[in-house]
Amino acid sequence: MEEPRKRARPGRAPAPAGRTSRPRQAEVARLAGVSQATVSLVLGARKQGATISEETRRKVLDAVRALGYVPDPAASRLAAARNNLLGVFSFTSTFPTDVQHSYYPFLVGVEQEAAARGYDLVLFTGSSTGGAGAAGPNALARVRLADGCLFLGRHAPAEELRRLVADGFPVVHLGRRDELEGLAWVGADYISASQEVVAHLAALGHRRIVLVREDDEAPASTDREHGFLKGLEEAGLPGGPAAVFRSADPERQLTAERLRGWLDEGVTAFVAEETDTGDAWRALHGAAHFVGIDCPRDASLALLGSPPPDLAEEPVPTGFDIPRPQLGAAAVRMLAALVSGEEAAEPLVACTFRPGSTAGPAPARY
Amino acid sequence: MEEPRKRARPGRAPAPAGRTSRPRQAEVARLAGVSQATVSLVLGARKQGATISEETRRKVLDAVRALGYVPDPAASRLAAARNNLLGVFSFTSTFPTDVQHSYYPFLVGVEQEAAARGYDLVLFTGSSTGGAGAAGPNALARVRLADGCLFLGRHAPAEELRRLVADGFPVVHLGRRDELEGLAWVGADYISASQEVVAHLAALGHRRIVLVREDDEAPASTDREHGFLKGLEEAGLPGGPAAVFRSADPERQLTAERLRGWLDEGVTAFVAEETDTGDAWRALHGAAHFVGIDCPRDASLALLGSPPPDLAEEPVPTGFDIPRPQLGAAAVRMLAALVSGEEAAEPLVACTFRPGSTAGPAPARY
DNA sequence: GTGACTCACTAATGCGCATTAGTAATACGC
DNA sequence: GCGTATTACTAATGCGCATTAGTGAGTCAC
Repeated sequence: MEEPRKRARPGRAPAPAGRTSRPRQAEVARLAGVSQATVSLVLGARKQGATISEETRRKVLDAVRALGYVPDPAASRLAAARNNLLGVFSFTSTFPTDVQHSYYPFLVGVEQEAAARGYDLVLFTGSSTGGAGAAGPNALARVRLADGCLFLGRHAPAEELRRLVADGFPVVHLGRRDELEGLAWVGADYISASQEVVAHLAALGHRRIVLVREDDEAPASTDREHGFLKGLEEAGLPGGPAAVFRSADPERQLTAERLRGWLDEGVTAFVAEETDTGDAWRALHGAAHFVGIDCPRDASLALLGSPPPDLAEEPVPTGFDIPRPQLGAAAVRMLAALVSGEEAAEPLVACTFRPGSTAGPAPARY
Repeated sequence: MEEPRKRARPGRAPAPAGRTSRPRQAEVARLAGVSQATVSLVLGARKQGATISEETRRKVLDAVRALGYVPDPAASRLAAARNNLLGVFSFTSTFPTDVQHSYYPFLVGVEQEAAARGYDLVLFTGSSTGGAGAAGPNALARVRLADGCLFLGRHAPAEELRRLVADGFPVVHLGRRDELEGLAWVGADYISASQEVVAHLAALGHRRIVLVREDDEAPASTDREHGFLKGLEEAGLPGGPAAVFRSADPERQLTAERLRGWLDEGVTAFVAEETDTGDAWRALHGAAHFVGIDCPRDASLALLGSPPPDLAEEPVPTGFDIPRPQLGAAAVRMLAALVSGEEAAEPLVACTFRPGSTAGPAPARY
């Protein structure tokens, strides 16, 4: 009969010498004369479960102080099956050289809210730079290392996102994204905000209002139009296709003649949507200036969003501001809710009305 | 004889139902028809040790892709390996509302370099916001989750940093920090840059140059003075205490009279250090303007750094720029070196000379 | 005084991974 | 044909902590 060979102990190599290892819970336990589990219980401070006598607690805490014990976060997280990490993934560099186009305003809110909830953030880099985790079909695989992940920008590939969602991985998209079944998102409430701007104009006596928008189908655009029309309807003003102008290259441009035509037809207020480029507002603003309109005496202008940086110095446009930090915070709240399995939070964030100085009472009818 | 009671299995509760947990190496192994150890070996890609057949490797990698496996950073870290995560810790909010004071320019470089090297970044939040990882004596414990950590800002508490360093945890401080034995740091080479500015002025024929600085002992200040004096010496110009003016509230201010006095003594060029507030440059600039100096005809000015934002529109000051993104990148390089145990990288980053328009040939002697 | 209960604590276990001794299978040398 | 390498893998182990079933001592009720 063969005797089983004695096996040596495989596994960990001894800790590299020279490196002072920090004290473990076991050492604390030894010094305090209790078990490691007791140390964990004392430090964990769980609301329910085992009770610890005051004396034992003090002995343990004394030992902790005496040894300068610091918990190993890797071990805690491994044992607790969470790591308190929220991912942030963007397909352009998170910190672009051109600050103008960055996600900075969002990140302000993301950081604050994450901190308030005790999460740290993992920034997944190399999405654009071709670094380690460059493109490839599994570019998004890495995000699973966090408890959940926030996606910035509209370029997140649907297929991969769907995959994450299907696996039950908590994902939140910053910006509305309806086409992807089950994808959580947070976005600004453009509908209500646009409606409010129209209501403001209506209250100032304007009876004919035109929306100038670009010719795309982004949710951000259609929402604004939706809210605009809703605002007209609620004020009892004429809506319909005539109230909306979709500029399209090159035939349908917002020219000075067109603007004059509207004025002749009795239009007294114009609303432009905000776009990446700010072109709608720029065109409207430019045409009004060209025609010689004294704004807001002759006619009122409003902008559904913020002006492009180069027009920021002009008189502040009446309209609304997109609360980007709050959006970031709301995204984190939703993600945190998903991670902890709570009910999903509110996806819509209200925009704040900006009085501005480009809207005034409607000119007297003659 | 008492039979030992059969113990139930304590330990982990079963994973919460409903939520599909991420795949583990064990699942990958099952799908690939190999052992968990083999999966680890394939993924670990350690240079030495076991060899893996090409076929097995492919099977494993296929399974990894199929399941979307991603290693758990806490587990890798606990098992004494790396997790490809670099920490970034700042004691003020990383994304402050006031963009002016942010670390943004550094982060640009940090992100790029980290991406290029295949690291993701963990932003440790809550240092200022009083969130989960708020102050307390162990605010820094969390950073141990990452392979190493970058510290921004001068407020990192020495005691805790010392502790991390003593434990052999890779730490890099952005900004010179000599007082802490063994702390790695990267910083701008103010000495060489300041010296270069003086050399430039000397080459323009200036023979008497005065440095205006504030009265503190920050390394950034003393380095500039050091470089300034070195530059004078190298050009064979008079140095000594007379060449340096330390403004101090409220007695010693840079007044117009004082400036006139220097001019009368034959000083033709003035150099200010950059400070947080930009006060040195503002005072120098203001006094020169008040006295009616036509710069650079009557006298030359130079700034050891960048002007404060409110003076950015003025004629560009001759001086140097602090390459913040490069500093961030250098910090990451150093941290990566520490993490992988390589030789430490270069701690000093060169500043770039900025010709500007406030320095010209010395006025003719009369 | 015996069961039921509470209290305070400990033993045992596993989280997911990296590591290494061991092993089976095949190739090689002479 | 038998020892020795080499190759390709697996079993076993532990990292430091959180968790929970279990244990023993004490308290209480009837």
